[in-house]
This record gives sequence, C-alpha cells and structure tokens, in this order.
Amino acid sequence: MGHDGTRGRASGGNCDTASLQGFGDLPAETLAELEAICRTRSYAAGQTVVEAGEEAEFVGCVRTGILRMQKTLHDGRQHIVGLLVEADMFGRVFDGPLSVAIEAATDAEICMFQRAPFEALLLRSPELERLVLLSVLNELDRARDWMVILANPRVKGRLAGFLLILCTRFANVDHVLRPGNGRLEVKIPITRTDLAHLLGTRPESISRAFHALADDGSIVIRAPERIEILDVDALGTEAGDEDIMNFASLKDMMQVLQRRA
Amino acid sequence: MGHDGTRGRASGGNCDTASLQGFGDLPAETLAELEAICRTRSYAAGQTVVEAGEEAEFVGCVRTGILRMQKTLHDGRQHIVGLLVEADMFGRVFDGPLSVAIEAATDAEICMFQRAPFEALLLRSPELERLVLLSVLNELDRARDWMVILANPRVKGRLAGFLLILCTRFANVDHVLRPGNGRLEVKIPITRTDLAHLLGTRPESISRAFHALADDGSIVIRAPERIEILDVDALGTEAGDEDIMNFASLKDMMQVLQRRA
DNA sequence: CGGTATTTTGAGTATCGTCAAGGCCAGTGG
DNA sequence: CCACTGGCCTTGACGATACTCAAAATACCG
Repeated sequence: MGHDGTRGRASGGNCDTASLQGFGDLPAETLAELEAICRTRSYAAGQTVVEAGEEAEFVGCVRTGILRMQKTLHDGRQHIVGLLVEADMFGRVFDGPLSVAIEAATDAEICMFQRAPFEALLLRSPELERLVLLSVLNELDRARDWMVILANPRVKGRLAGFLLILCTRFANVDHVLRPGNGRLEVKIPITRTDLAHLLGTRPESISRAFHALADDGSIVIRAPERIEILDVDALGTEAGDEDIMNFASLKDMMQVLQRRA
Repeated sequence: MGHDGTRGRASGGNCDTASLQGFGDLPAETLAELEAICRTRSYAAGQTVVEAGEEAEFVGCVRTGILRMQKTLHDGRQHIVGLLVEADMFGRVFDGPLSVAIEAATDAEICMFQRAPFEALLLRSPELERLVLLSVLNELDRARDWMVILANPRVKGRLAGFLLILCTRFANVDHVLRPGNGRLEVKIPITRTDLAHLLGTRPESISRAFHALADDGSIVIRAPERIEILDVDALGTEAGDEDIMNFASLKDMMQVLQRRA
C-alpha cells in the first residue's frame, strides 16, 4: 500500500514563517511570535503525520508536497476525504480531537506550531485568526467541490471532475501542472488506489475510466501519472459542469498554449 | 419541484440572540450588540434564502427548520451539498461571494445579521470569533461525513449512511427524530428527488434502496417520509461503519426504547 | 372531483464491482 | 548483467447493481 505507518521526525530548525503563503501580511510582531513556536518537519511519502482521534498537539501548515486526509473504516479500509497542498492548514484549533488521519501522499515539508501557544496567539491577533478562518472556509469550499464530484453517478464523470479540480484549484502547486511545449499536462499526485478511495470506486474502474476518456479524445495518457488534457469542454460536460466560472481561466490557458504551439 | 424561487421577506422583529445555541455563553455586551444588528426572517419551504454568487449581505443562523445548500449546474440541475439545521450558521465572513445557494427545505426561521457590522463585531469579540470558527469547523466535519457516505459504492449503503447521520447529527432537531411509543422513527426532511441529488443517484434508485433496506428488516417504511429504524447495526454495516463511536449513543437510545416497549 | 407533483414499479441496457491473470517498473541479490 | 521480487497499473470475463425510459400508483391541493 505504500503506507508504512511510520512517523516523521523533526528535522530541526524553525521555518521562515513569513514565506508561508498568506502569512506575509501578518504584523511583524505576530510573525516573530509564530517563529518562536514553530518547527519544520519532513515526511516521506506514506508516513503518518497525525493519527485520527489524536488530540492534535500541533497545528500545521503545508510548505511543500501533498498530504491526504483519510477516515479509517472499522473494517480497515480507508476513505480519502481531501488533499492538503502548499499553504493549507490543518489541525483543529480550539476543538477536540482530529476526525481524520493525515498522511504524506508525497514527500512533504510541514510547518508545525505548538497548539497551546498558537491558540493563545490566536486570541491576541485578529489578523491571524482571520487567516485561520479563511483557511477553514476555503477548505469547506473544497470539501463541497469534492461532494459535487462524488455525487456524479458515473466514474468517468467523477474522474473528469477530479482532473478539472486538479487543473484549477491545484494549478500553482508543486509540479501538478506543467504547461510545457504547447500542451497542458497534469501530474496525478496520488496512486490509483488512493484515487479510487477518493472517488468512491475501485482501481480497476479508475483505469477503465482513464482509458474511456482517452478514447473520447478528451485526454492522452502519456504515463499512468502524466495526463495530457486535450478537451476541457468535454471534461466539463462529462463532469456535469458544476461551475462554468472555474473553467474560464483554464480555457484561457488552453488557448494561449495552442497559440504558442 | 417545489422550488418556487421566491424570496422570503423580513417578518420584522429582532431575534432573541441569547436563545441561539452557543450564543448563550457570549458576554452580555456582545449579545447586546448582536441584538442591535439582527432581524428574524421567516421562509416557507422552497423559498430562496441566498442566491449562489451573491455578495452575501447577511450572515445567518438557523433558528428553526431546515435549509439546503446546493450548487447549480450549468444545465440547471442542482446538487445538494449539505443541510443546515438549528444553530447552524451560514454566509461567508470576511470572504467573497457565497459558493452555494441556500433554500428553505422546510418552513424555517432564520436570524440574520448585517454583514458589515457583524464582521466589525467579530474583530472586537474573540468569543464570537471563536464561536464562528467552531461553527465552520463543525460544518467541515459534516461535509467530510457526507463525503464518506457518498464514496460508498452502493446506493443502499449511501442511504443507510444518510439515515444514520439523520439519527445522530440531526437528532435533537425540529421533528426529525420521534422516539415515540417504543419505536425510533425518522422524518426525511427532503424530497426523494433532493435526496437523490444529495446521494448522487436517481429517485428511482432511492426508492428501490429504501425497499431493499425494508426487505432486509433494517427499517420499516411507514410513509414515504416516515421511516422507522429497526436495526442500527445492520445500517452501520451497510454504510461501512465509518465511525463506530457515533452509533454508541444511538444504540443506547434504541435499547431504552425497547426496554420501554 | 380533477389536476399536478411525487413516489413507486417494471423492463432493458449500460455501468460497475469482483475475481483472476498478465504487464510494467524499480529495487534487490545473485 | 541478469533473474527475481513486489508494488502498481492494466486487461479480461462475469455477475450484480444502477441508470434510463416509460408507465402506473399514490399523495397533495384546490
């Protein structure tokens, strides 16, 4: 499964909090206090960051890499309920234990803040509180996006929706999107098995759906994890076109690419 | 469809903010300020509360009834991404337009706060800010619960999960749960069509799934919208048992009911 | 009582889950 | 250098499930 269940360990050193997305606008004083209570940790793909039900000792912020949030079912199967990327925060503030487990989907670097001092700082810094609130609000939106995708009755449609989300929401993350040489190529950041868990199906169906989209001419499978997007509109139709707005920027990018080619 | 698209209108009068769940613990001073900027509105089932994309003028808190949040697809179909019940808050604070439309699923009373003053108050009152944060965090958890349910490959399993959520999370709400005369009866608060949208399937499949569960002896269909729960464990197994913890309280309730009968 | 919306049922087809086998790639050890 | 191993992805076949279309039954409302 690739999930070896080992825990990452602190690689020492504080993070440069000011370089975290969104944190730059915080007052220097707040940043200094954050700097004092944070630490960078590195995790290899498959390592566990937080167990479910754990009284999260830390509040974290992803610096590089991708984490997956998952719920463990009683029979041992695991359902992925979201991905965390650059600048995403996690860990319950003010509240009880975390309801999801968090594992590294790729090698990742995380900025960890000790929980108690972080909460104390939160009460004193409205700017930070606002940042956290926006972060959670953003995550809520993303969760709803997943819901719309999952509600699609056909696997092919769910996969199309997933690819579009990858192109829009995860666009400027890591190396997910590569608008190289006149083509739009996406790097699938998780395994087929994980993708199946995320989309509520089995790896076999994922594979078939990929090739069905390829047969339609919507995508080209250059490698299992490297997918070239050919027809955004077709994917949108397949996915149900949840939001036309979202694709506008993506379509623009496609046109620019085609003009360049 | 029952969605007549009409807007509710203010029925005048301020709400008794102190009686809102969670608000009771706020300082009297904060409560007084809230009182000054709020207003109660009543909506009939099917009326629109907020349009999607609207620069939400208000932040709201449900007092009675049930609202549904939905995303409108370009072809006009609508996907439900969640339900709002008593004490649930909605409307983006600090952020842009709402990404979902909100309609009354049943007759509902809502406490509306003007957005600008509410945000201002938020900055001054850490207690209120914390309340809002917890509210959003709670909603995020619920969204993830929906995701786990939606990821279930069989419709029967998704429906079982929905019923369990109805019994646990919506337990002490409106008239959803009626532990009358030794039986546990649930009132489905939305139509079959809406339920189909929520669970990512069609009304026909919903109907068949209900009767399949009835044939299994897990439930009894006393009326299309009145479902009697017989076997919580069977439903849990069918749903995938996402969290055994959640059912503990429900099982207790069942035992109490059976002892009483 | 008639009209409408909702729910249910039925039959046929497409899709998907399941089981089993094969292929591809990377790392390992001879 | 090559066989071997194990993980991941793919493919095939078959049965179960769910979607589609159509129509009937039921409930709701004036």
